[in-house]
Amino acid sequence: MENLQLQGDDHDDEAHAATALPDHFPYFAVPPPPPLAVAPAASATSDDQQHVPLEALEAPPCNHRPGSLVDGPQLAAATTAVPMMLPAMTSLDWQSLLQTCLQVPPPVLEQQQAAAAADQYSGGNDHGNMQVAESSGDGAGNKEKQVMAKGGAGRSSGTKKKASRPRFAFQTRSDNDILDDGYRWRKYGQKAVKNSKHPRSYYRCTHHTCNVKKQVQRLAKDTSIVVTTYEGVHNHPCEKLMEALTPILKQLQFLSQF
DNA sequence: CGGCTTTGACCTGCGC
DNA sequence: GCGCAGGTCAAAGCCG
Repeated sequence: MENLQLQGDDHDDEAHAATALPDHFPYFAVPPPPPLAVAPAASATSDDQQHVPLEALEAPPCNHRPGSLVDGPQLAAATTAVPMMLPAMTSLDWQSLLQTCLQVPPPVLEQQQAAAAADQYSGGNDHGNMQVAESSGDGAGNKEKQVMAKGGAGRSSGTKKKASRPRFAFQTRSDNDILDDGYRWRKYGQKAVKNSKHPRSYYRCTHHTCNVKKQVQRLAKDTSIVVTTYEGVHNHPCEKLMEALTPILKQLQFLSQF
């Protein structure tokens, strides 16, 4: 995986926050304040996820120390998409990582956390090879629909607007459409996108209590770039990461006895 | 057989 | 009101 980015926009479809991240995942670096490298969404159409100019993708890697972890609101956001790459780290880093992985944010706090994250880090920078931003809409074409319980008619036909949820978009330069973020996803739809040869795929987290969704689409302008948009926050730990951490956790527990 | 993908149909919101 | 585009559903099929 290379040139990974996170992006998004806020309720007004305005580029709101961008956070450069280091090469090392799952580290989420606290960004310096340089200007946001997210393009205005004025031209948002069906291709509504192309908010980040391609120049940003070519930006040099950020030079933050890998240990500077995001905490608080961004931590919850970060847990929605942590690729399974475990760099070498100190014991202090382990504590932070465990905190990140084990955190299960209360659903009622999701929006506040995301909003706080967007506020705190609005501005972002273009020095990283990855960007992050919070979003609750994906442009003019976005409709936040409430998923209604199916009645006798069978098909959902809710008319209320679904409560907006935090959205985070990754841009990944990769041949592979699906980036392994450690969670299990079930595809539930695919749509052809206007002005794009590549369809948009819709996925839901397979965890029974989790309502997180993600969309995967290739950029029309640069088909080597995959845009993955996450909607919502996982309410369960990352399975793969927990799997990898379990033996280490046991070891830490054992050592802590002394 | 269970879980997942595919795919056409359906529904909603928005712009004209 | 109509057409378009995006998002979701659910039946059918595939696969391990």
